[in-house]
Amino acid sequence: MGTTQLDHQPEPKYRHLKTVLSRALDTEFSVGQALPNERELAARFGVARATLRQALDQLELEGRLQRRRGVGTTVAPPRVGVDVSPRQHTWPGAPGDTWVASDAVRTTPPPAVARALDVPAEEPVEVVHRTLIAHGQPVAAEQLHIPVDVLPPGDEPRGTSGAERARAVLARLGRLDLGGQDRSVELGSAGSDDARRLDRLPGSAVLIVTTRYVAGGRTVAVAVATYRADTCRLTFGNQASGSQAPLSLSAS
Amino acid sequence: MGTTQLDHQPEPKYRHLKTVLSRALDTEFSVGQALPNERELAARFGVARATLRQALDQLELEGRLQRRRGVGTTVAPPRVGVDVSPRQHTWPGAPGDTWVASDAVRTTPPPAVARALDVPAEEPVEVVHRTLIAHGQPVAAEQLHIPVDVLPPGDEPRGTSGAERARAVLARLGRLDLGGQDRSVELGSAGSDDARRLDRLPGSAVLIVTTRYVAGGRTVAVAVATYRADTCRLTFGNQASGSQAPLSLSAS
DNA sequence: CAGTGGTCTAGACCACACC
DNA sequence: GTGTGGTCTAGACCACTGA
Repeated sequence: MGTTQLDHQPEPKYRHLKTVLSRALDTEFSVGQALPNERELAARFGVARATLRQALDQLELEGRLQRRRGVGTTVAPPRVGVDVSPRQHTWPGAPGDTWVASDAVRTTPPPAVARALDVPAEEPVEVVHRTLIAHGQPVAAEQLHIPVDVLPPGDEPRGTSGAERARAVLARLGRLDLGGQDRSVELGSAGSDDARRLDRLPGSAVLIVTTRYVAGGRTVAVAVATYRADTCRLTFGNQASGSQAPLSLSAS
Repeated sequence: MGTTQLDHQPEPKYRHLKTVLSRALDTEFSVGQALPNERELAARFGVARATLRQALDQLELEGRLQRRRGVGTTVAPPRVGVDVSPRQHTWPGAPGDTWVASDAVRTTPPPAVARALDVPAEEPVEVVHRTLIAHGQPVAAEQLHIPVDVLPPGDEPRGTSGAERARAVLARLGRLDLGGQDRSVELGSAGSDDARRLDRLPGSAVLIVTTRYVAGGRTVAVAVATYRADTCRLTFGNQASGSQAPLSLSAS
């Protein structure tokens, strides 16, 4: 029977639509190609636009489609692999780090971050904003929270914000002795801030990567990074013992 | 000014609704408590049910709500942290592994898996099905693909499928010398198979963890695991060099 | 059975990108 | 402007759960 279908439960229209569209994307479309508009597609399949959109929503969530208001729907390229492994455990901003720091401000952390840092909610922290660009597109936005009292002193630029100040804060953080770090990944939806930075609508799906940096037995920094779930695949580099290293930079 | 709102763009109703509901969940509801039904909520907020559902959809995606057809909507407990780190790099099925193997069948792999395994599409593979249970709920379903020609010989139970056979396949795999492994995480939506195993509707959001196992310089197995995105937080254990180990089992 | 969330319709208007 | 996707409505019926 091959792909048996003894589940005689009526499959919802949008699910069947999704299957049909998915197959069409594989066989009749190429990356970057535009689809007919939603009204046209809905008419062609004989469904209401809302039903068609339910199918498109899922295909977009799976990274198969890219929709832009005022423009149209196109076939999305394969997801970009983004390395998120704690390779040679370094601080953010260390050489080789491809994130771009854009700002640093002193403020009080959100409760969840204060809890992760194990500091009182009123304790001021430095928040460094960074962005990760891949293939010319922003793929992730990060806020790095550091309690002010753990930061070693260092050169302080004038002003209370700005990219220059952000780099100065990272430089000070880098003077600490990094003991370890751990990460977690979960699904979320972009807040309006992150949405703007990621060039997406608020509420779009993101992968939230929370990193805890430990030094001297204490959590000294917490990074909350939101990755575009539609365009990103998070990769965790080879934890191998004796396998070949695929990269050329190795002589540390 | 506090939380400044100089973006005088009209916020969509569903987004405002989401904010209001989110605050209500924090202050007026406790975990497990049931919300009023959707028609009631929509009426109370003076919106169409579809608009309310747009807000509920996002809250569910964020793991704040749990909806069950025929039952109702309840406040979800915090997400379960699930360890996904390659700690002491072991094979699946090794001691300490909490997955439950339910079946193993010999078949031809889907194209994407064949590519990852670097074998021809017709090459038969053993597919071991496993499930991960946490707090009494299934949180992940996995298919582990192993080309038949890399499997060392071993005791073969009668029959062509079943849990017993799955364990036998894992035992044979465990005889290989594990060289390394790498992982990637991306967002997907549950197919009907996974949906059934995870006790969710097809199309619900899942985190797809793909693990490549390497032995003798060759990819010998590929695991594709789908985790319930609503209930799970994937954690990657401490990659520290010299920090305290929080677990008691260490003498290998 | 009654009550819940899930699917679906046929419209309407809005915000945005591009010409 | 025109054309796109995004939001919204007020219904309807279906599938499922549990009493």
